Amino acid sequence: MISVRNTRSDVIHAAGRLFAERGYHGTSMRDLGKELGLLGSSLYSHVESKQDLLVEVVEEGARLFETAAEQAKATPGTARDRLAALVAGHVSVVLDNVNVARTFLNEARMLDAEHRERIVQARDHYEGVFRSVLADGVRDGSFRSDIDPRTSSIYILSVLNALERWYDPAGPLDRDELIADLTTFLITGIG
Amino acid sequence: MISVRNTRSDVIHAAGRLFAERGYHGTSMRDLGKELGLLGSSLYSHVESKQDLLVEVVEEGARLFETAAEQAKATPGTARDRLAALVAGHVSVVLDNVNVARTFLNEARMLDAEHRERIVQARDHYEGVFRSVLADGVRDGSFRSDIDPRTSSIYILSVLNALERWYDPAGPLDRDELIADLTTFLITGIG
DNA sequence: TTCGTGCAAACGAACGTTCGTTTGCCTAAT
DNA sequence: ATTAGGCAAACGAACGTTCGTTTGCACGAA
Repeated sequence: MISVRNTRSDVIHAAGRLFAERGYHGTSMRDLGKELGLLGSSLYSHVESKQDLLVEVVEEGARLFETAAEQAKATPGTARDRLAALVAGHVSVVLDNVNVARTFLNEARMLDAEHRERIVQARDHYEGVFRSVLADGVRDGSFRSDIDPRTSSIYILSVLNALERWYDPAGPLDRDELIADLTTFLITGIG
Repeated sequence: MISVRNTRSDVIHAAGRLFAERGYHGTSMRDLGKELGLLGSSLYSHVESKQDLLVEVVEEGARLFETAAEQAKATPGTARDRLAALVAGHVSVVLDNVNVARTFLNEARMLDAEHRERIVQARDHYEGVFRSVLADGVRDGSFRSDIDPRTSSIYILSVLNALERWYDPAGPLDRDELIADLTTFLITGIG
């Protein structure tokens, strides 16, 4: 028998869903209450404020990406293998946590200054992992020697971060095909 | 002699700026008034509603991208040349109209159902131009024969649409370098 | 076994504020 | 003389949040 009462975690996950769909400012506490079969006011038994909810969701996103990066970084083999692991990890984080990822990517700028700063740093660090793998790959011959790890990492993350906007898990492209297709595109381009 | 009074166009452009910075729901009519040195209520001399402003900005974005696509499509040469023109056109639209482009890309989903539908169609049509150029390029040997124009066009647009999030016109990378770098990446990848 | 205490979850009403919008008047430029 | 742009004041609705209270369950003492 499952409890009919809601937990703090339920509230946070529902918030992630609504923030992802309607945006932070497009979601009211009463909307969120309705989503859980509660009054808006009842949410304050679980969280301190609306901002608190955004912080919780966005920081979970940061944690997920950070963890995935750490694991990929430890992958044995060439830099090309590690890049493939980074891509696969990123895809998995996004597909397994669409709402958290969406909120992390699109709503983090609605955070107040201090929390936003922490997230910007986390994002920079994550991008740094990509950059250093690309630099390794230039050294070990995995990648062309004339690429700039700085801009290339941005391009790669652009493609990965856009997944949330178009990928349909019910569509014809399954996860493994997506990862393979992405990796090929990023390494080989279209030419 | 410049007019001290504000025109409808001033209001729309200021709205684009604020919608781009804070999002549609994060911008109030009073915020927008302050931006123009007016009261929020005074905006209703120029515009019917807040939604009206969003419609105006987003549709301008759609028009800009559509025009750029038409011009690129008419570029003589190979499909590769036409793709290069599409990339250059997209970059120019984004860099010359950051606020409009940002609002178009991030806030269009806040439109009411009918207007959103029109925008979705415009977006599909724009992507269709990329897709058909890619298909041409597979036929004329510009691109690899095993690429899928459907997913490749999405990847390319992912990179282009993300420009707004990171490109700094005051940074070390000027527009022409950016276009060249982008084109190389998209066609050649990093390998 | 019953009772009493404690607590987490939720309610319903209300707080002060902000929202988008409307109205009526004033004024400067046409 | 007309009119478009702007102001001041106000509207009802919705906002995030607080408050006092109620509910249902857990658990140790009697």
